[in-house]
Amino acid sequence: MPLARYKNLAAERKEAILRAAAHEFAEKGYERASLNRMIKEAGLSKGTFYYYFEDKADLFVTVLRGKLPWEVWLSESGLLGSDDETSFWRCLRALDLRKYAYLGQYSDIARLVDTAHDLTASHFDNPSLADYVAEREAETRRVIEHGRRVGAVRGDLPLQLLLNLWAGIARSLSEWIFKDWHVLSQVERSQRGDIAFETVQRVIGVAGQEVAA
Amino acid sequence: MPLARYKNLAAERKEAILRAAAHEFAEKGYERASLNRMIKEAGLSKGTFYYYFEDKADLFVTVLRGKLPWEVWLSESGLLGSDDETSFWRCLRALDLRKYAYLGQYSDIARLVDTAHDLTASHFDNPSLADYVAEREAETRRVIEHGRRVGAVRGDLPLQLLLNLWAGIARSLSEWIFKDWHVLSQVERSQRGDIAFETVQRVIGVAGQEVAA
DNA sequence: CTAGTGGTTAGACCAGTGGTCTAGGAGTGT
DNA sequence: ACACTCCTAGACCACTGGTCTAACCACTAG
Repeated sequence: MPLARYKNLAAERKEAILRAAAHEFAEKGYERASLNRMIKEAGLSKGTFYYYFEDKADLFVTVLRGKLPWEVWLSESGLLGSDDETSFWRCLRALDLRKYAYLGQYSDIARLVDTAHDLTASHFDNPSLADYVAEREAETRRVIEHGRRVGAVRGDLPLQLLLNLWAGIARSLSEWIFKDWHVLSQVERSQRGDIAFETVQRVIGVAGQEVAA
Repeated sequence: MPLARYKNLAAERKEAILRAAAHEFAEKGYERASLNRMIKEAGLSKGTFYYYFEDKADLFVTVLRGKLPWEVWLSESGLLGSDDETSFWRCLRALDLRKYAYLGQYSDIARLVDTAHDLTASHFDNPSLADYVAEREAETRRVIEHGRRVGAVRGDLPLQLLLNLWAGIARSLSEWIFKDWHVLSQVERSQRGDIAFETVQRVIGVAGQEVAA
């Protein structure tokens, strides 16, 4: 999180730096994004930037939290309140659809999702990044555990593996789905969404369990 | 590839730089690995390094090709010569086992696999990296196409998606498998291998196709 | 023996990186 | 007038990957 004073930063400057950062991070990925370019683009000086932000990573997660509000989407999907297999998958599907609708709307942000996914794998020591990754992982863990409780998610694989797998296929799927997204018809988009959802079900769901057994 | 003169570089210096690079890349990942540290560790000067290598990326792929000879493993597995579903999966399994045996032996290199996997996702403009990624992708594509020909790999999903998925789960699985690998018993290791293999089958194989339909 | 040649080496140097630090401006209270 | 706090700008730092030049070494030709 940014320093406490961040809330006092003039709204227009906030917007300027977040916009510049989102653009740069989406385009170049975390490592290759240049902080100097971002603050120059936003019209901030080094001193000003570091007066409000902890470091580059802090800016990054601030952008992610602002542009990709997973937590909100999850809680509003009702997924964790679902009480049987059918409603679990229905809520998960709704969550997916909302995500696609949002990212379709702000398609320049779609690449931010890939950039965010890259984090999981990297071996980072930065506290901001570590926190963010841990939060997302905890979120996914809650979903999986709930899915098991209602009998939707398979119980024969180690939790840690399911976590890795879900993260991995989510990443693969989002890379595939948003490829040339802006030139796709509405039908094509929803077809891709269907395929992605079925893939998740096949890997995570109890149906796969039965096949394997 | 390194410059042509690379073959003239004294064997001990070759070994020194490759060893240092493998270590650094495995530990820090591509971006955060320091070329300066590597050449210092290996006892080379800047000038000498750039006399033999194109750039940092060139060193990286040289290390990968040396330490992770996918191409050799693939060709020696007989996978592309298999002529029915059963033998396809048997060869693929053998390929997996060989990989685990190798990486179990040189466990310091196991993290190199993750580092290599990270490449696929990143948006790189470097020719060496682009070449390497393209080669690996072509390899996987050949495997998938052959798998379809012999009726092992599902035909209802776009090839590009299968490619992404395979890469994604391979990455997730290898992260999971090699976690604390060195303290695992032989039985645990082979159990993990079984699970990983079944997961690949479930996602890529025609069995999954039947379930989905 | 000298001069030149081509392969090789070391390291100064370059623009750029993320991050620190200090000097001072602007506003307010006393 | 002074001090105090909030804020800002940019010089500066150690480091990054990469370039370039001067010299060294073994060799051959004259």
